[in-house]
Amino acid sequence: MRIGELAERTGVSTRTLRYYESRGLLESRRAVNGYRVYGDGELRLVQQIRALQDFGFELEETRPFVDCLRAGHPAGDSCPDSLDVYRGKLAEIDALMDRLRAVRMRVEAELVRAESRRQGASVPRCELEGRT
Amino acid sequence: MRIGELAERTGVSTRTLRYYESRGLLESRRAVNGYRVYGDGELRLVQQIRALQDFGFELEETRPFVDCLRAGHPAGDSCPDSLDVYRGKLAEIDALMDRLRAVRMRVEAELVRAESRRQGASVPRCELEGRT
DNA sequence: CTAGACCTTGACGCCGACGTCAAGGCAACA
DNA sequence: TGTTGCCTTGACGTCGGCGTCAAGGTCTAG
Repeated sequence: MRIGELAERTGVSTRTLRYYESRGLLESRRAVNGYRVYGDGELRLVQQIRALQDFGFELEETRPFVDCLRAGHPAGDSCPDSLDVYRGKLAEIDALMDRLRAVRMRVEAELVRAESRRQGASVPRCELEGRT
Repeated sequence: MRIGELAERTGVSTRTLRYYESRGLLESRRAVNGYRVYGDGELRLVQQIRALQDFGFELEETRPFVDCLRAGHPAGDSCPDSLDVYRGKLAEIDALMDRLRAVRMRVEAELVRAESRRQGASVPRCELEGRT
């Protein structure tokens, strides 16, 4: 199939596919006229990339999965490097959620404080130091 | 005080202060030689901006707080517009955390699945469809 | 008088993941 | 044969929040 069909079947733009190729994530054979030609392997490869991107993975983080698939493994996460990326992402998510929880608490405390100042008379003297 | 002192006292670069000014967040009087001159009002203003940025607010989101302070209110969050930004940020954080939780679960499920495939023999037939 | 520290504006660079446009080649159909 | 639709490469634009450099003006201490 050519680039237009691959784009349509994967839901990405042709520009995106060329971009993946420029990053070394996607390879293409060429027809005699210079057109890119793809097979089903590339289709699955792009689907793998998109699935990970939907999870918030950066393109570079999908590379081990891509390499794994291209090495002939049945799934992109059949290789140790891919699993390391999974683990790193879990740690990253945990750190981000911790930070978000902390920020959320402080913002909410500020909101409550400011609201009470507008309605009620004086600011309550108690400290709003909640712990998760 | 001049820009270098304000930068040092707020912990930001002079470039950053000039950038704030270009965005209309910061104003400056000028000395006869053209140098920017700031007072304590601007100091508090920059501190307000940085405090919000540390919470992950974009510069544009700090504008209501800045306007509020410049209007003479005692705090940046003494005005309704600022409280709206607080509320919007809380909603944004909640949505992001919901999304992160979902992604986290799916990534962890993939990890467990892939790990068990590598160690144990066959993939368990059960579906890992956890609900929050 | 000069070195050095401070200040000015202007402009380009960076990151990530592409969007969009330009200028042209190739293929198929009326 | 001409039009339409696909394809090619190349290059600039986008967004946010600045970093960094260039080329110059200003002020102060020695």
